[in-house]
Amino acid sequence: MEYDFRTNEKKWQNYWSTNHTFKAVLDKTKPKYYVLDMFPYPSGAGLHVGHPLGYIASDILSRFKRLQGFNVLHPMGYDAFGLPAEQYAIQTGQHPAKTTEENILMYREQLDKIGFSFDWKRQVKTSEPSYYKWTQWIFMQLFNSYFCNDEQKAKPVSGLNKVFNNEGNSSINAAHSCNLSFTAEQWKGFSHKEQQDILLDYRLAYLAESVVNWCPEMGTVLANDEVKDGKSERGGYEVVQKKMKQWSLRITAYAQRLLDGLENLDWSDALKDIQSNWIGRSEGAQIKFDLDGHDEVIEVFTTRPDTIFGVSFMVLAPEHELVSKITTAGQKVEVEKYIVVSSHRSERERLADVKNITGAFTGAYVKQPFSDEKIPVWIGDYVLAGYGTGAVMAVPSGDQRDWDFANHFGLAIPPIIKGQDVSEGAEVSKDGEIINSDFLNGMKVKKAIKLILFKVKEMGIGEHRINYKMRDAVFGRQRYWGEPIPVYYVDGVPNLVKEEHLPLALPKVDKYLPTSDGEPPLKRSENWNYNPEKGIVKSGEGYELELTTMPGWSGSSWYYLRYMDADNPNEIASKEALEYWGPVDFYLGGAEHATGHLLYFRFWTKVLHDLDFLSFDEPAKKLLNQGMIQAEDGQKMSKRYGNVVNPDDVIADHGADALRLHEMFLGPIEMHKPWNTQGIEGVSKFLRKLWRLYHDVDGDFNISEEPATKSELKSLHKVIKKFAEDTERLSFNTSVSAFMVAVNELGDLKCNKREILEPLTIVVSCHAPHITEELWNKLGHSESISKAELPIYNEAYLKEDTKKYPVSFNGKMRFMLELPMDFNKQQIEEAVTTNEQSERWLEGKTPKKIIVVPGKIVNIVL
RNA sequence: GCCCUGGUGGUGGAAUUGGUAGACACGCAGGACUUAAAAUCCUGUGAUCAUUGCGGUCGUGCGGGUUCAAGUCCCGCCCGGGGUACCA
Repeated sequence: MEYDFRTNEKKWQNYWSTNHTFKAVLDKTKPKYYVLDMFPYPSGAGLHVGHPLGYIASDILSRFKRLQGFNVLHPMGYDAFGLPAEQYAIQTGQHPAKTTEENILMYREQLDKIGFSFDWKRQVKTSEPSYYKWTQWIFMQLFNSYFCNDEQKAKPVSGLNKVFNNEGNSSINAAHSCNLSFTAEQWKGFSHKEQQDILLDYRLAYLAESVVNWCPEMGTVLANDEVKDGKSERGGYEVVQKKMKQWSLRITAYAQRLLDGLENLDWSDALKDIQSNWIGRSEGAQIKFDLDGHDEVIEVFTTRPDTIFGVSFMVLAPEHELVSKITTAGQKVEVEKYIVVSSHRSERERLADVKNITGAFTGAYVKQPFSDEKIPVWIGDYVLAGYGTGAVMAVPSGDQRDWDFANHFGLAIPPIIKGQDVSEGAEVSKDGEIINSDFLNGMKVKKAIKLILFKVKEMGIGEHRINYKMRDAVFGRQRYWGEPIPVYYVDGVPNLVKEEHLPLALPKVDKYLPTSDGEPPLKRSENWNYNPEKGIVKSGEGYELELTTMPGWSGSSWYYLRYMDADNPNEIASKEALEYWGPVDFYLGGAEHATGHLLYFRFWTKVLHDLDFLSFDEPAKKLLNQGMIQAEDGQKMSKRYGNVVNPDDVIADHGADALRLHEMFLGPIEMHKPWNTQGIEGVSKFLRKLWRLYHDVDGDFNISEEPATKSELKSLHKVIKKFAEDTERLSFNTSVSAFMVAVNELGDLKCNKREILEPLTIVVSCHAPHITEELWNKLGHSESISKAELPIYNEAYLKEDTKKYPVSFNGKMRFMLELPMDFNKQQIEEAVTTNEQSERWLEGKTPKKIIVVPGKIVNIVL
């Protein structure tokens, strides 16, 4: 009987499911291992062969860890809130929950066919009220916390209130967006609303007027990571800058910790680089320049304070608050005209138009603090209002953008680096020697920066400063299909909904569109007011509830915690479960989430850690990015190009084990690689050959109890060793060739011995679980092969008595010579030089040198 | 521009620490079995020169270098993929 994958795979999938074979149970006597996949958004298109690639790899690792005796947590769920379901709802009027549920069922069916060892009892769906209750609860923790810069951690806002009462806000060093400073007396004098507005500016979840990415097509705001090249990442719609009052999360407070934390993570350098570039730390100085004829000062941020003697003008962002104040009457028309023009340029135009240098002179001057020289103040949109102080000290000889600006407007370019040619461009390297700079003359950059920092501090005009490119994350979406934000308003002051009223469930609406006056869809609900005693009440009968919903990345920022204790009605997960299972030992998913999900995921973990809910402060110790599978034509696999390969079809033709093996065999997991339809024949053939080892020519199961020979044991232990090593270093493709080599060798040896085949079955079972369950069962085992123990390789079986040495002359391999393994250098050298094959290559010469690496090579230098 | 990645036969890839480049597959060619096909098995398969056989030369994107020895290390380029971009 040939191997019949169709009935066999179904048989074992049913067995696993009815016996709950992969159910994970908290068991403190066993070491745990948590393998997590990035959960999918269940789209209507279903899975193509690219999607399971990562799931197969993580499944192999999970099974491997089980065989090693770990208690493995390997869950799966759905990132179920999202825009496509909502767009579909707008078009068809169907509730997004309905289409989402349909898609989930389709996904589940596809996933089940591949033979994954998920513990489905722990499944989460982010759009379920029982799940998003806790997403809302985490939002409340964020709302109730502020970030203390001194301790570098989140703390309860209630503590802030006390400090304000006692000493105002001057002594507190916290992350905030409050531009007031006040004394205790003033604080006590503020109204309730004023106090609440100030506290809001300190909260980690805060409401603030800010410039946001507004997408008119989608009718919602987007976070920075959701915008690519001035267009929305999803849909590619135009995005414009707009000032709006929005919920935001103060992730910037965690910038330094998010950066520092990378160091101890076993993530790829590529990914860590993407995150650290996105965080964008830069170290420098903030320096004040006195304005000529005004009380105000212009503050600039610079990473090169040592170039301060090269400053020949200042540039403010057009939106800078001092612009209107300092512009002289004579320049007023020009400046105002420029501001209007630049404000009408969209982000996109600005990006596309980098070469075009624009700006205007304000007519004002500042004083260079050391030379008292008068320096003209310009405005220009190459200076961004949102970064640093929104103003720069322009050093055209040291910064190319400043140089371009100076060159364009005919401003002075004083040289400050020895030997530089200012007519050519700026000298940006940090190697030069400083000139024309008073007390800094003759110094190198590093030393000069130290000295100038000391000087400006001494003079009270500047200080050391660190800036980050990363911005706070806009958290509200003018959309329906997301978690409601658990906030209601009393006289414009946001209040948290009572915890007992969670989950704050999405209300019914008649349409999923904004209202006619542009309010979000939740405004349409007839039941969207709040009464602190009763909970949700009819619209018009209570306080206004928040109308925006949370962004798509909310549910995914903490889902890994819920898997640890998925049904807990009282907590996000029990302390015990969090303590035992956390953090994730191995996380697998696409690199496209580097600046979105993976940052928020780390951020929420750190907050929950600070608030003592978690003992760890990084969610995933080790992370692997799987590559993309391209279509056979090298393009992206997409419905649009009609080149999608559906795993269901592959499984119908070749079986799930073949699919799994083939996807791994395509190449290293982290690489992009094209799908290859023909190649699957190779792994199918392998599975048939494997089957045949256990069966005689008539197809009857036939196993010998005879002891194994040396060469059989060698084949077996080679593959045991290779599989374990390969899997530890996540090289899933090379294991497959090792399996093939073993099966080919054992086939040649006509080996059907239990002593060999039993361990071999276990070794292959992680990659090909169905066929091996069947063989395992035929070998007489009543338990699943996943409960077996990983065979340990024995060095003794791999030891050779002889070694075939490659013998090289001048580095070129000329012939092989078999010598006893225990020959020492001397003996090897003698054997090689006296060997008759050497004569031809020696040509009578005496070797200059003979290199012998025992067990490896011989090289003779002539 | 800057920061990451990658570049090896016709194809996917292997070579883990500098030590026989091309494992394992696909494809292709030839053969066995068969009335035929499928399945299975065997042989060959980097290029090139030579050929009766032995064999020689070249070869890991390009150009240099280090080394007894380089796909692997160093320097300078080219090309593909990703990230980021007036971030001071």
